[in-house]
Amino acid sequence: MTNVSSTADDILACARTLIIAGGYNGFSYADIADVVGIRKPSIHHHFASKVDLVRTLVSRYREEAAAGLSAIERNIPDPSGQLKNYLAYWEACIKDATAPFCVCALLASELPILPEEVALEVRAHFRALASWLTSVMERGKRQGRLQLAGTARVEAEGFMAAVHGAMLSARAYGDPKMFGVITRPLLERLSATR
Amino acid sequence: MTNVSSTADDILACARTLIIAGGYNGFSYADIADVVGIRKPSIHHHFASKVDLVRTLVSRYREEAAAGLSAIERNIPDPSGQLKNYLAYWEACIKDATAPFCVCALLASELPILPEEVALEVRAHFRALASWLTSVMERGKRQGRLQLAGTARVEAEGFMAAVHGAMLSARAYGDPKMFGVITRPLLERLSATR
DNA sequence: GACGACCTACCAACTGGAAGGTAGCTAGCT
DNA sequence: AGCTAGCTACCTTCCAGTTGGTAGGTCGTC
Repeated sequence: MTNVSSTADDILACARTLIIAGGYNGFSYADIADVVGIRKPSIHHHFASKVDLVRTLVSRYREEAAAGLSAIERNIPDPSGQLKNYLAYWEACIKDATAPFCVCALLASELPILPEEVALEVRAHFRALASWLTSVMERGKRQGRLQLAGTARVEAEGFMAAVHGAMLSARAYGDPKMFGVITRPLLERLSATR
Repeated sequence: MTNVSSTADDILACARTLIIAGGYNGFSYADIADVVGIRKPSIHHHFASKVDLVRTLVSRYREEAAAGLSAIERNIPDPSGQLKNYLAYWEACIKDATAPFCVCALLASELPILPEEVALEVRAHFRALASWLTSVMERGKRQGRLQLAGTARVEAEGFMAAVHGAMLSARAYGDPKMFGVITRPLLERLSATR
């Protein structure tokens, strides 16, 4: 499988980094062109419009996320361990600063001004992530390995919100450790053996 | 106390609404001019630059927040009630859609591309809010009216992150109720009488 | 007559994007 | 083997509209 055209991927990767830094309006074609080493209008050869670029970017991000979650699902049997692994993934991302924020979380914050096509993808990510977390919570409850205070759904939404908030705080404080400080208690509470 | 010049305030209020919708790069002078009913360059009469406008906007927002928190401090003795009131405030804001997001939370998400002067104000807000929440947690613990799992500081940071995440989820789902769904369990856990 | 509040008329730089051209590769036909 | 057609990947040139911002003028009020 030879990587025939890496340019389109380069553009997507670059755009992702820029979006993570400043959202949809935080970057321009010129920014991408500079980094990728291509002329600005050439980007249109790979992506018809900015909306198109960001939509496929988010769509691909969602695919990767889904793949990551099913990898967790495959490799880790324990629901508590799955949550732990999910948090560890983000903790690593934030620590090495490669992608210190969830693309969809950032875009969600500016949802009101997002092109509808992009907004749809972003909302879909939230539903998918919450759905996976809910299933993990449910399984954990059934197996008696997770201690839920409320319903699996509410617990999952709370977990997701806390993770997003933790990303934000880590960024605001400029301190990657803050993510762990905030998220570790989540696990402790859920996997408490009483 | 006659409101001598309301235009500057109108500009600030309008800019605040626009920032809440889409962040620093989500609005332009033209947008403000349209809403306020003024010509675009006239904004410069009130605010030397966009950075200046947003900086004073955030600064004023922080003042209002501080005033709000000390009002809570004044009127509500119970730490648990104080947290409840804080959440109720945001729940109302999100429900009536006047200001369904914290200005500083939104700006924090795009911190890397924010002008330094604005970034400083945003970081200061996070420190101030976390500091207040920490003091509430501490008092609640001392009085035996709040049940903390960890230190007051960690509990406060977790609370703040959850609130920000809840705002994000409410926005992503397009469902104001989600804020309450996520934040109510926070209070229940903290004020549990065991 | 000074000043605040606002205006019109500009500006350079940048925005995403359209148009059309070119170099190189490949497939199919003769 | 040679020719042609069509493809991808990029280029240059150009565009209308928008960005934040400047310069200088007008008008009403104290």
